[in-house]
Amino acid sequence: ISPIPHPISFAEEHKCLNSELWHACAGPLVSLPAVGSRVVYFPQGHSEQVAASTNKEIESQIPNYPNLPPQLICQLHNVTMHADAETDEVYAQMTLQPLNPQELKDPYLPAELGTANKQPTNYFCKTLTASDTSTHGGFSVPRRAAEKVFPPLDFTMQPPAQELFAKDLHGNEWKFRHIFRGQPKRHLLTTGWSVFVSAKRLVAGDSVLFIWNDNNQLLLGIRRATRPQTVMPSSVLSSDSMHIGLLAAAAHAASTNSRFTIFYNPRASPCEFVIPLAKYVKAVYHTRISVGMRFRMLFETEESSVRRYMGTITGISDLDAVRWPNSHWRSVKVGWDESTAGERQPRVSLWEIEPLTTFPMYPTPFPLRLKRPWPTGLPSLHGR
Amino acid sequence: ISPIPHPISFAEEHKCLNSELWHACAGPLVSLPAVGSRVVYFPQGHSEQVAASTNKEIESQIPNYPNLPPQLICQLHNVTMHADAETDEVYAQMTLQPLNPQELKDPYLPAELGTANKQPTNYFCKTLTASDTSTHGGFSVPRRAAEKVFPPLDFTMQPPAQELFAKDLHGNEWKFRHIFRGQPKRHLLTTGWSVFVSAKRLVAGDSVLFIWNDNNQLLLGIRRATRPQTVMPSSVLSSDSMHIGLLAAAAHAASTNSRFTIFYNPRASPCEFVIPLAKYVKAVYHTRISVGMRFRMLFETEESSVRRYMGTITGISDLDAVRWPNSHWRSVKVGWDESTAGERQPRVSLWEIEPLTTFPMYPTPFPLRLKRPWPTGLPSLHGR
DNA sequence: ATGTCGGCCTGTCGCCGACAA
DNA sequence: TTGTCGGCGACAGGCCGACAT
Repeated sequence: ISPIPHPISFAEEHKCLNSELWHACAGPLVSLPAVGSRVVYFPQGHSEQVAASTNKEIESQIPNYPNLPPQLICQLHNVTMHADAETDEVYAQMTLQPLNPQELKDPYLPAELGTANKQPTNYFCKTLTASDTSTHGGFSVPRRAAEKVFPPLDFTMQPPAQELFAKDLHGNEWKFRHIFRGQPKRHLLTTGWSVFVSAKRLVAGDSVLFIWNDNNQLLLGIRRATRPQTVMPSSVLSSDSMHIGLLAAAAHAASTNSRFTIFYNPRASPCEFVIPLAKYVKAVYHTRISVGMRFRMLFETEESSVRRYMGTITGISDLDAVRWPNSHWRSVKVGWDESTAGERQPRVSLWEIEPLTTFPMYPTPFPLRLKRPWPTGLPSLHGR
Repeated sequence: ISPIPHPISFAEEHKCLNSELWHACAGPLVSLPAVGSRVVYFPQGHSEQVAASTNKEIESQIPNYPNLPPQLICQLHNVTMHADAETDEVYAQMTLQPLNPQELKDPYLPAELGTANKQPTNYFCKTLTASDTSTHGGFSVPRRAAEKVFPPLDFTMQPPAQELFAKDLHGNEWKFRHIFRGQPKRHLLTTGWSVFVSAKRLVAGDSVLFIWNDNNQLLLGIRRATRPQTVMPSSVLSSDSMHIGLLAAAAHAASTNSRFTIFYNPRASPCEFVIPLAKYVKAVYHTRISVGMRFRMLFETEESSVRRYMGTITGISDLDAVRWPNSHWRSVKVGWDESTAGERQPRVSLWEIEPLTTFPMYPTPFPLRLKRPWPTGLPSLHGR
């Protein structure tokens, strides 16, 4: 009776999500630090995510937390991947524990640099057209994509066709009729497609992605187009209280060295605010930058791949000198080479960019292993 | 192309909701304190609402806020009524300002007792049947309801029919064909009804309510059945941080006597946690209760009206003696007369109940005006 | 008085190749 | 190679009174 049809099966609660699919939906630039490693947590960046999610600027009503430093070095105890039940939006839950001064002295392991997010190899991602989402027809599968990730059709049949079963992030299975027909011949998903489109409420501009994994399973994810004004205010807690909550939770955890929990929404947050400690140390203490220096930075393309944009450093200063002095968060002011630069942020963090030195870097066998632990005590900009 | 049809018109952002409709959707027992009046805010009750909304128990990880008393006497600066854009769930936003000791000495006005929530007179509320929500047909309008709240039909037509336009909480207008036909004759809503059902995602068990207001407008609201497990965890902020946020926001406001903002969800919260000061004072300081005493208490029926249930006081103690000592929040343990008592809470607050004295109360012209302001300083249970 | 059903009509869904970009 | 369209068949949506509760 419900207008939204039910998929074939339901995953049990708290089931671990498929990691490949989660990363594919999150995008090629998103990586999660390894469990057990040490990370740097930026309350300021977390605050930006909450502001983006609640669609509200940060008010000056927020009390100060003098004991909360702008960056908190933590042990990452737990990372779990999730997807919103309503929207399939991917997010991660992390349990962090601030380290005490004694623990800060421990040398860290090279593995803590974090493993790169390996995107699955056998997958494709297509942005839906008006025809794909209309009720008038099915889904047109790009030829190379179908040949690469779908099981081969039996071409002795006329027309060649098969049934595909694909699992989404929640473990629900969807059934599609895959047929190769038309003049000229093309791959199509027909029966079952419209049910999926209406259940997920997909519209033209959204993307779907199919993965053929090593277990010969077909996985199915969605990535919604970034629609303006898509977020709405929560009716649970005021955005002010949310801001206070994240700051107070971090401050309390920092003062007692106890664990706290945060959510990271890769596609809602402007930036990662939990980064591997080694990445931070390398960028802040082992990289020389100056105004006028050229750099490169990775961005995600519309087709879910990456490309580099180039720019010039135009300044180095605190983003919020009053509330977060000596933070390294987005401390680098930049200008972009291309005229479409309006969409790229004017401030970035050190660890996001790749400075171009006039002396070419020769690759070495162990380029990232540091000789000794970084200096104890809180890092500060004055150290440079 | 969207599976969800658009209603005829959209209300502009931030438009003031229709108060009658909001109260009708909220239910007969929900009343909002008057703007400008003084109220008592219970962080403990607010906490219960957040726990209910995030579907998570309160953890012991939450830090203590020693400067946050269990009840905060505040000036109510602003109240706005809202409805969730996705679910039409009604909620209210309140701006509160804790009063300083000087302000606490001011005598209060009798009007601060709060005005009773006057439910609209010309309205009806019907719980939807399987037939009402099925795609097979329309909506069967109870005869008395149609005759009372719908404009009269022209019975010279065969069959008598008209078009109805009704506005929902967001100001969107919905169009229905209202017809009187069948054997035996009955009132039906046909064309337009299924669009409404699917747009609002109504299922059997949910209720719709129609109001014919003084401006001869037809208003239309919904009240969803209380489905278990309907709330889902937010992916914005951890529930722990939300709890900390509400407490820290209240504590900060209390220490600086500054304004703060809260949301009250009448249908999600177990109980009102912002109540008129006069109501609180009357219940706590001018009502004698003891163990064994009989009392009555109002509850909402399934048909959106009220009835009284009776019970006996079985104990008086703090609900959480560690975290909230000397709070009056749900300090009364009760037993209910009827065997269906499993659905009614075993603890209530003083101001929710109506103790039955053996000496009948004679009504007086000014029964609620106090002779003098209540004692300064924080109230405590020891005063009784 | 009103919930559910069978009958029946009709509008939309959805599968097909044509055609063009 | 693939997005959109006209054609058209099938089926669910939806209006009707019958009938039972």
